[in-house]
Amino acid sequence: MSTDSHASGDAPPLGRREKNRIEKTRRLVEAGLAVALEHGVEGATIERITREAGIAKGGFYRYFDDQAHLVATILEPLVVPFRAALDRCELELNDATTIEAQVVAYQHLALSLAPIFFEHRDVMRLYLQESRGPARGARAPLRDLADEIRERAVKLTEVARAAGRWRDVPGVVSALAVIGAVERLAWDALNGADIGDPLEVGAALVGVVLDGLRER
Amino acid sequence: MSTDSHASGDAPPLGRREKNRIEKTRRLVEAGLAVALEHGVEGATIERITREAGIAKGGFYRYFDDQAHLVATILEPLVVPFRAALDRCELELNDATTIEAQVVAYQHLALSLAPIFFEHRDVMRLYLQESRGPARGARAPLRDLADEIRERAVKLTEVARAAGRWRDVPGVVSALAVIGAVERLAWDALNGADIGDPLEVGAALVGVVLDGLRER
Amino acid sequence: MSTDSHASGDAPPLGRREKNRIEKTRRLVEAGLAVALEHGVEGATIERITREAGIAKGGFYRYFDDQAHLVATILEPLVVPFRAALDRCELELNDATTIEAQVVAYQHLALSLAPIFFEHRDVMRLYLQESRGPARGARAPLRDLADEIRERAVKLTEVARAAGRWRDVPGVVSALAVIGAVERLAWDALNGADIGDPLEVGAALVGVVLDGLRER
Amino acid sequence: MSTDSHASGDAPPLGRREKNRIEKTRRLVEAGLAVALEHGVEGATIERITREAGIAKGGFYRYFDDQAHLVATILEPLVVPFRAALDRCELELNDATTIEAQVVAYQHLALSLAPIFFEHRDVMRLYLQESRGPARGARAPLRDLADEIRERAVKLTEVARAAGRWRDVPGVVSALAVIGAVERLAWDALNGADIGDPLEVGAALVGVVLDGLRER
DNA sequence: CATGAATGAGCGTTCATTCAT
DNA sequence: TATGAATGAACGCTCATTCAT
Repeated sequence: MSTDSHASGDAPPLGRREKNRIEKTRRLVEAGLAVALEHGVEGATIERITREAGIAKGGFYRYFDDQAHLVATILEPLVVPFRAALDRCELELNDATTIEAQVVAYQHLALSLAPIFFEHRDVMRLYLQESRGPARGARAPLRDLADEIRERAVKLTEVARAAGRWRDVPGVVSALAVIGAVERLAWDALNGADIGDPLEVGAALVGVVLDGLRER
Repeated sequence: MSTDSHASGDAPPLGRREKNRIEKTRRLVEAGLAVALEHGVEGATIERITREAGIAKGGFYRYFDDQAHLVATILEPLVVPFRAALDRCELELNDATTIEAQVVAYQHLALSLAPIFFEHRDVMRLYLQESRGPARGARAPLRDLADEIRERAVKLTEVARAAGRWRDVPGVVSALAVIGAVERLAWDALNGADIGDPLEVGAALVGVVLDGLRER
Repeated sequence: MSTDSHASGDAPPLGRREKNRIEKTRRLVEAGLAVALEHGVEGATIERITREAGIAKGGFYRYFDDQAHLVATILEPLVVPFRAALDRCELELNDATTIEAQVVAYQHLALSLAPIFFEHRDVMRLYLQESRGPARGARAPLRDLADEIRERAVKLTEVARAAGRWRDVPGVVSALAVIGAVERLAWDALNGADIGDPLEVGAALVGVVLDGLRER
Repeated sequence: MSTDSHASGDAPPLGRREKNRIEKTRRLVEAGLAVALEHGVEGATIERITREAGIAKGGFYRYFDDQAHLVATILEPLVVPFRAALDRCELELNDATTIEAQVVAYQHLALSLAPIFFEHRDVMRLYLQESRGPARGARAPLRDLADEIRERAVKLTEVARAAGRWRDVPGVVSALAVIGAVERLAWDALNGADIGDPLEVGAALVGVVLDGLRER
């Protein structure tokens, strides 16, 4: 029917080798995620990961320099969209002149983050599971992500506080409280707790927090 | 020949042996806490712990069956007062007939927990650091504590919701959100973040949360 | 279809294939030499060698059965001229009837060896670097060369002793001493020591040795 | 008959533990030497060494930090007496006012080194075998020793040259030539070559070298 | 009882060699 | 024919646990 190479369209014609490489990488990432969820990042040994992926032990190093690189790759689907969502929210908050506009910005943020959460539940779970462990070895990229989120969130609340009429709560405090609350709910939801429809929970939470924080 | 201790009151007179045992246990607990904070529970090897404690490696097993028992012992100063504080709060909430009385009960809870927090900062830090790691091996007792706290807190909010006029937010949700917020603030505070006077932060938080949750 | 090379003289016309083969072999030999000098023969992995040569890892085995064959090939430019020079010297010594004629024969030997040394400094350096390591694996051909040189040199001194009036020093002893001295000087010179003009050093050495060995 | 502890005399009463430790260390040193001679320092793996020593693999690290430390320990019986002998020779040369006195100093040096050589033949052999390999990892201490010897010997000849009437040969050159000659003879002798009575060889060599180097 | 040496499985990582592509 | 991915046995090193001293 069609030749196998020189596929039509502008996609580069992936050789079998290249396709294989991508496929194996994917398998290692998946296996790494599964094993790290079950045994923790420290317990995710090369041997377990490669066994789970159906690859010889030594083969791991053709795809990743070491475990830290694997973890960084596992996290990738979270990092980029997170940054993008936070960027967008920051811009929107900068433009917001009323408290209502700020609330909308936060709602948009929640709506941007939700799909990431749903599409990468296991990555999210790994992140939540490990984000407080010592930042050594393979966990380092994870802690880096956690630090970045923290800083961005604090900055966000400070932008909001500068422009709106909020209770006199320091930016760090409200940012950390919100992150803590959201992450904990996510954590329990991902571990099987029945917290109801996540979207409704999110909406409720936004309401509670904003009402709580609003100046009175 | 001669009693070694004063043995006043009804405490049994501790023999030299027994005192030695207690002292060594204490040293191992302290060392275990320090090492686990630095290297994580998984990285807290028997060798490091015993070296830090100034005790022979093999001696560890005379005092603890394994690392899990050590961790359980490290957590003890948290477990008992936590339970007591939650018990008291539960009783108080059961007796509360008005929302104001409920608020007072929560404030009492906060006031009970604060000193535990301040007196056992490192234990608290270890708890927060490890409480989401896989419940395998030495981390099991830690996860048990986390689960207990979670369940008690959920129960508490349900008691409150049954009696007061709160927003229509499920008990799990508000409980988890509050735990998450509080733990995150504590975590950052313990790791050197400047979040201001912890007591004021606590008070502000209570205000925000209760206002946010109150029916409108 | 068409001859690819000039094919002048009686050399067979090299096909593109054959030329390619020779060129790649040369590249592997050069790379092997460089890598073995830096990391030692034992540390000269196939991967490093092929990377340095710009050839695929697996390709190595199309040109050499194993590392020992590569090392043997690296040494080749030394082996043949060495044998020739020693042959010539042996013949000359056999014909020499006076001590002076013997001295001349040795001077000729030195003059034959010098250019080999200068033209293949790196091979020489590798030889000196590895010639005492255990004769296992890749080092075997190197040790074979060392043994051959030793035996030929001993034979040479015995020829000389039979015909001339030298001190009563066994042939092995003077042969080994001279080889040892020369090799050590060469080794240090090749490793950057400033021992002066090598040719003058050689001449001085010959003078010293012959004077020292001459009967008195 | 006699009490086991508090041995008489002023030797510290070695406990069984301590004696055991010394004995095991000795066994590892011996095994390390044997294995390194057979397989080279790079081929002297922990597994082979411990198997040879009859010790579990992991036990190695109770006695040595790593292979380099083991090699350094193996070399120790050479290092200290070598330094002492060179020190003595240097002093003696400094005091020598005639060439004859210098010759005597060199003879004393030879006589100091000879017993070291005979008492530690295998260590000597290892030194000669490995002293030109790349100075990486476990071989580093060996190369350090070689460098030290070289420098001391050069210094020695320069002292001699400054005071005596010798041929106009640079100090480095004669020093290296002598080291090279001696080491090569030792090397072959240790590897089974029949070079005659080593002491006579040494004496002959000294004669040859000194006559050869003497000004004429 | 206390000590710390011994064990051996397991860790992350490297490598020569083979072989599908 | 050339490529580089795959394999699995080794490597140096660490560790919980046991046990002779």
